Amino acid sequence: MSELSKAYEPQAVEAKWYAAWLEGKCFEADPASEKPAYSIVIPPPNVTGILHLGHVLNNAIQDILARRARQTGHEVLWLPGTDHAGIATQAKVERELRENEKLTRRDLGRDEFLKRVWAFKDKHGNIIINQLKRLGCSCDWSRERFTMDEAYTRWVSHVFVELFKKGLIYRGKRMVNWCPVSLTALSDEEVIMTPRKSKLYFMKYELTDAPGEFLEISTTRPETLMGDVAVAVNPKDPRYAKYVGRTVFRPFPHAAIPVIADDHVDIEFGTGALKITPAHDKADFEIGLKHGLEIIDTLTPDGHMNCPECPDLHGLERFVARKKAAAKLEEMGLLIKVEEYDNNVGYSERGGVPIEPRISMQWFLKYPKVQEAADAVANGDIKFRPERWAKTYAHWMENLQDWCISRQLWWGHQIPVWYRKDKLDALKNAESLDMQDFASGDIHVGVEAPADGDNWVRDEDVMDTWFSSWLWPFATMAGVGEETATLKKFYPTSDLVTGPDIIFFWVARMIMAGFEFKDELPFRNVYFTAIIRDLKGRKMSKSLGNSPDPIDLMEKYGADGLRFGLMRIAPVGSDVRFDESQVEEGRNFANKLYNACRFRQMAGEIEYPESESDDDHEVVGMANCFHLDILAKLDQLTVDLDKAYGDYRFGEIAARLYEFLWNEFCDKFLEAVKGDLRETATPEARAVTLSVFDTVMSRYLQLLHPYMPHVTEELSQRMGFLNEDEFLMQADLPEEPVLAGLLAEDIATEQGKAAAIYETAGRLRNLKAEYNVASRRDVKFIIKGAVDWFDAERPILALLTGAGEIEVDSAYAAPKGTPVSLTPVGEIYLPLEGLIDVEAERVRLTREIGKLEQELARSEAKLGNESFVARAPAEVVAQEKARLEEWRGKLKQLGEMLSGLG
RNA sequence: GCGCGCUUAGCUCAGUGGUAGAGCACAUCCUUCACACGGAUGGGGUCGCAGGUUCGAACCCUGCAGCGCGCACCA
Repeated sequence: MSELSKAYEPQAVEAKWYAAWLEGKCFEADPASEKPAYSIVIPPPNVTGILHLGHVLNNAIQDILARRARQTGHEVLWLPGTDHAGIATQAKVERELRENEKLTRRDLGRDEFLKRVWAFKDKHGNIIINQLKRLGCSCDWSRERFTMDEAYTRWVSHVFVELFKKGLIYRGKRMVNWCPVSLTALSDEEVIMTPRKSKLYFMKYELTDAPGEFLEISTTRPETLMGDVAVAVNPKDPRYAKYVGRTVFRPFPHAAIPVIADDHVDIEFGTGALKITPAHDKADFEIGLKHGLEIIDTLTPDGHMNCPECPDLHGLERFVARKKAAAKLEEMGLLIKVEEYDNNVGYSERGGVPIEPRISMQWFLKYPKVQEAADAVANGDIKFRPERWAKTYAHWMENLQDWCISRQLWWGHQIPVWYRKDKLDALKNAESLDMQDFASGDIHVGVEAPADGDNWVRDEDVMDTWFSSWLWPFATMAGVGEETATLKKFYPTSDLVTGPDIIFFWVARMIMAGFEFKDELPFRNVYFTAIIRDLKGRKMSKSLGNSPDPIDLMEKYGADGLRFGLMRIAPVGSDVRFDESQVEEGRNFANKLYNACRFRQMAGEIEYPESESDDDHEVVGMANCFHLDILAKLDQLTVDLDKAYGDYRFGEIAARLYEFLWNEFCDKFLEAVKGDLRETATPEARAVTLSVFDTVMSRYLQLLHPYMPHVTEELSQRMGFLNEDEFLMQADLPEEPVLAGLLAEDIATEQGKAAAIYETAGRLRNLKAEYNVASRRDVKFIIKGAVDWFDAERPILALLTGAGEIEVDSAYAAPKGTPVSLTPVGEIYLPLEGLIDVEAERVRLTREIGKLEQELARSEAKLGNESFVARAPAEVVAQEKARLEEWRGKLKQLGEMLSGLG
């Protein structure tokens, strides 16, 4: 054992042990193991992403689960990896290209561009992985996966082909969410509804058959006016019944368009007349279909006006065009008014701009195994924690729309569909393609390219990133059609830990994929983490600058400190507000632990007076009430943690670990037994105390290890708690309670004594503080009417209270005004020349009596209530009675003391 | 609009029927030989509001308010 510095310095220690664990292959899962399996697959972070606090919380929880599972005798696989994150990654590379070389991806061409993305991935791809390592994550890095690995890509293609063969995947021209920045379609889940202050424009269209008569219409999007093909009113609306079937003039380009009736129109909203633009609104599109209306697309993919008939608007950006269109209406005298209006606008999750409903050719998936997936959660085969998310899940599962899986990107898994070159134009422009088209031999759908490749052109689109992520739990363990030992042993996985924000994106889809492709649920428990917000309750984001860099926090407080601090405040249910002071607490806690061990180390080796044995039970035979108390509390902690882990109550576990070490072990136990380590103590006392310390600490370090892996490993090693070449992280938790051989009754008696002494110490310190002698160590207390076992504990009580001596004197006649306290072990006086102050003591006693009387009155009232006595459980009544008696006795004593003052 | 959640000490949060809790912050004292990233003591809350159930409610029920989050085609 080497010298320990005064304060714990985590940085070097953490790096050292992480390297040692890797070296020792501690994280590698052995499929051949006899042990029961425990597995988690990591929610793969974006390959080029960087760690944020959400990742820290999420991965700390997974690491805790993994480490705990190892300790409880499981063979653990925590499978790590990264996600190619199509849009996000491609956008980063495109931005770099634009800024550095003033080039677009089209300037480079697909192959060259993809080379760049791979290069970018190679350069940045390890950042987040290294950050996870810094955090202490015990992932099996030998099994690290990437969603665009060759084998994984094969899975994605295979799944596409299979679903296609089942008729679940189809291609068609549909209204989709279009991102004008990323220039791709998006799924409904990638659209974020955001409240916006916008304007509602009221305008009027002239009736073609009645010049001078107008139909008033309201819209938020006057720039789409050129795409209008009708005006709709509600058939039940009496105001407009006379217009239905007639035509009005669309102002520009000037044309007559019909007035139609449709239930969809809300009579109450605006003027109650709705302009119909099938090309640029989902609802209008539906109405257009119903009424057989023309579709006029007036926008380019990147959100500019495409309407050569209106040269003054043509080519304008859509929001510029909106103002221009409104101005134009005003010029024409057709704009009635503009109102401020709050509405929700769909934003592109990645592009950050309003999405554009757009008709385009896309691939869609009808979700498979919906019923099985919904049932699995409803019937508890898959358990959500907190449970309420199951409802959100169920609701989504009931309202599934087909999933738009194609993306007009280059970075991703390309759709495994080829078209015959000579038929390409016809196939590409078809409104939709049905099975007949595919049966024609002009189209090839397969994992492999057609043999005569030169005659074919592959579909240019790639798949939604989530179309690869949903295969993650099994595609990471085995290739297509492969039965690896890993898959056999570790699939289905045990727990999934993720944020509730991706319950639809990922969790729900994985469940469906699990049933579809493996005939089994992919995991048994899903733990939804809290979302970390700043102190003002805002979401952490780069643009707000309110997101602390976890690496900085780890530099400052250590990975263990960060983990512990975060876990302590991470509630089960809702969001968590991040406060750096919590992390500071985590560091302080590590330091406290470290110093407790330092204290032990300074005491040196145990020299057993009689035998060489260091058997726990032999030691227990010599133990006093403080030893037994802490050992019993350790056993209790062990039991409590077991239960809390079963309920995934991570915050409670952290709180219990904290409280045990700080309050029970350091503040009480260590202070009580300090005397045993002094020169004056007997060798027996010293041996038993050191032995109990070691027993408790070695076990405690193990219990704490999942939360603070580095410092616990360090201390266990340094303190010599482990055998040679053994790691704490690999040691099984002992199954036997420390006090297994003792009677519960005896333990309770001893614990009662310890509790009485601790409480007494508190009262005496209080007394000292009240009389401003808190720091004096030479004061003498005199105890009167001590309980029979008290004498043996005298020196310890003196130690705990910082008193010179505690004298037992049953005949003590206190001078008037001597400060006194009623304690569980007797009446204790603090006689000190300057302190004897009758008035002060009268005030103090009166105050105490006042408090007591209040309690007493409440208790008497309660027991005086017949209904309470008759209906409350017997033990509650008995408890209340006991309390009443105790207070009465005390009150009487205090009363006597007060009257004794004269 | 529908659904879900939250509201407890200045702050962050525990607390699912029996005398309101922790950590931080605050005040006073202590650099005493594990730790000032520390020790001791103390002040501070009619548990969002209003009803109801109960012998008894922070906790169960109803309504209301405020905040947050989902879902939804109100242009």
